[in-house]
Amino acid sequence: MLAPSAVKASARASRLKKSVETRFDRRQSEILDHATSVLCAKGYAGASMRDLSRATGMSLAGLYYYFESKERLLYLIQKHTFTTIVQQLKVRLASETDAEGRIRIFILNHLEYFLANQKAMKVLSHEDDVLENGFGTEIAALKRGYYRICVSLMDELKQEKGLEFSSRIAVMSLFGMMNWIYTWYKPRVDGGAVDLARQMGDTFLTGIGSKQLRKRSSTK
Amino acid sequence: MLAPSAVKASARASRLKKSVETRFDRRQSEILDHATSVLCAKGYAGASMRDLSRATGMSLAGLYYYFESKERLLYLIQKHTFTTIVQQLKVRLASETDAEGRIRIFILNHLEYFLANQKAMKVLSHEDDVLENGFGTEIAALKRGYYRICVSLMDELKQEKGLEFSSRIAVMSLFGMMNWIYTWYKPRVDGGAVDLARQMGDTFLTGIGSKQLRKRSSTK
DNA sequence: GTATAATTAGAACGAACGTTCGACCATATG
DNA sequence: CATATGGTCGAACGTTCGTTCTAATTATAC
Repeated sequence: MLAPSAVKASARASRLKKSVETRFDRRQSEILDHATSVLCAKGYAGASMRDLSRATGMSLAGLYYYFESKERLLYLIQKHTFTTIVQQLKVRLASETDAEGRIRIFILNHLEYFLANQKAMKVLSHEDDVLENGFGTEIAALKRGYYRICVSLMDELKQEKGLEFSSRIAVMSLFGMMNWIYTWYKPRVDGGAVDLARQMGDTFLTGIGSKQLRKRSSTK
Repeated sequence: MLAPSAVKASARASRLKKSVETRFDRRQSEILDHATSVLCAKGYAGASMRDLSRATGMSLAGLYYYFESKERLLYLIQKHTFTTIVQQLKVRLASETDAEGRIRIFILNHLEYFLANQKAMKVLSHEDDVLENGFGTEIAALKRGYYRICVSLMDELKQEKGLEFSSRIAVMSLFGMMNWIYTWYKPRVDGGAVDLARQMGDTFLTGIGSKQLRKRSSTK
C-alpha cells in the first residue's frame, strides 16, 4: 500500500526480477526529465511542486510516490547529471596520453554534454549550493572529483611543457568560460560543441601555454 | 500619512531642500546593503521579505515604506550595481588608447569591483533573469550596454593587431572567466583583484592574440 | 478471477508567503 | 503647545507552499 521511494528502492534492489529497468525507474526518469525543464526555467526555489506536477501531468500526491521530497528530486537530477558526464569523460580520456590532447578532450566532453543537456547542466550550475547536509555534501564530493580530474590534467600539462601557473585559477577560469555558456548560448548563432571547444581550447591553451618557466625546455 | 516610495521619490525630487542625500535615501541604502547579503546567501526566490526584515532590523511593514515590492528591491540593487560599475569603467577607459591596454582596464575594473562588491555582483549575476517586464528590460538594457563596450574593445583589438575571431564568443568567454569567480573565490587563497586581472588578462589576451588573420600586419 | 501489490489522485494539513491597513511614535515647523 | 508629516510597527489579509492521509484505481501473480 504505502510505498515511498526509499522503501521501493531497496525492495527493487533485492528482487531484481527480469529487467533491471523497472517500470518505476522508467516513470521516475520521465518525471525527472520534465522536472528538469521546470527547474531550469524557474529555479529550484521558484518552482513549486505544483509546477512540477503540472509539467509532468502527474498529481501532486503522485509525485511523492516517486520522490520523498523536493530536495531529493533536485538531488537525483544533479547526481545523475554529474555521474554521467564524469563517466563519459573517463572513457574518452583513456584513449589519449598527450597532456594538451587530454585537456582538449576534457573541454570537448564538457561542452558536448553541456549543449546536449543544457537544462540539466544549468540546474547543476545554477542550483549549486541549495542542497543541504547529506544531499549537499554528496553532490559537492562529485563536483570536487570532477574538478580534481581537470586540475591533474593541468598539472600534467605544466610538467610536460615546463609551464608555471596556478592550476587552481586556470581550472576555475576554464570552468567559468565553459559553464557561463548557459547564460548566452544560442545554437543558431554560436555553432556546435566541436567548434566552441576548438575555439575555447585554442584560446585557453595558447594563453596558458605562454607561461614558460624558463626559455625552451620541451621535455623533462 | 501614506507615503510609499514612488510618491516619496517625486516629492523629494521636487523639493530638494538642503542636502541631496536625504534621510530616506540613507536609510534605503542601508536596507539595500543588508538585503544584498540575504539575497546573495539565499537567492531571490529563496529569500522572504521576513528574512530581509530580520536582517535589516526593520519590521516587515516598514520595508514596504521604502520598497513598493520585493521585485523593486532587487531591481534597485541590480540597477545601482550596474550603473556604478559602468560609470567607473568609463572614467578609467578615458585615459587609455592602446587596445590591449583598454581590455586590461576592462578586466581589472570588472574584477576589482567584483571582489569589492562580491555579494551585489553575485546577486547581479545569479539573479539575471528573474525580473520581469519593465524592471527586466531596463536591467537587460544596462547589461547589453556593458557587454557592448567590451565587444567594441575587442573589435578595436582585432583591427589594431589584425586578428580574426568571434568577438561575441571571446567576450562571452571572458565574462564567464570573470563572473564565475563568485563560485570559487577565496581571498586568502586566490590573491587580490590586481593579480587575478593580470593572470586572466595574460591568459585571455595571449590566447586571443594568437589568432592572426595573416602573418605580420601590425597597423592598418 | 480473485488476491496482492504497485501506482495514482482528491482533499486537506499547518506553515510561510507577499502585501496591506490603520494605528502609533518621532520630529520639526508654526 | 499644537499640528502636520515622515517614519515605524503589530496584526491581519488571502494565497500558495511542501507534505501527508486515505481511498480509489490499475497492473501483476496465482
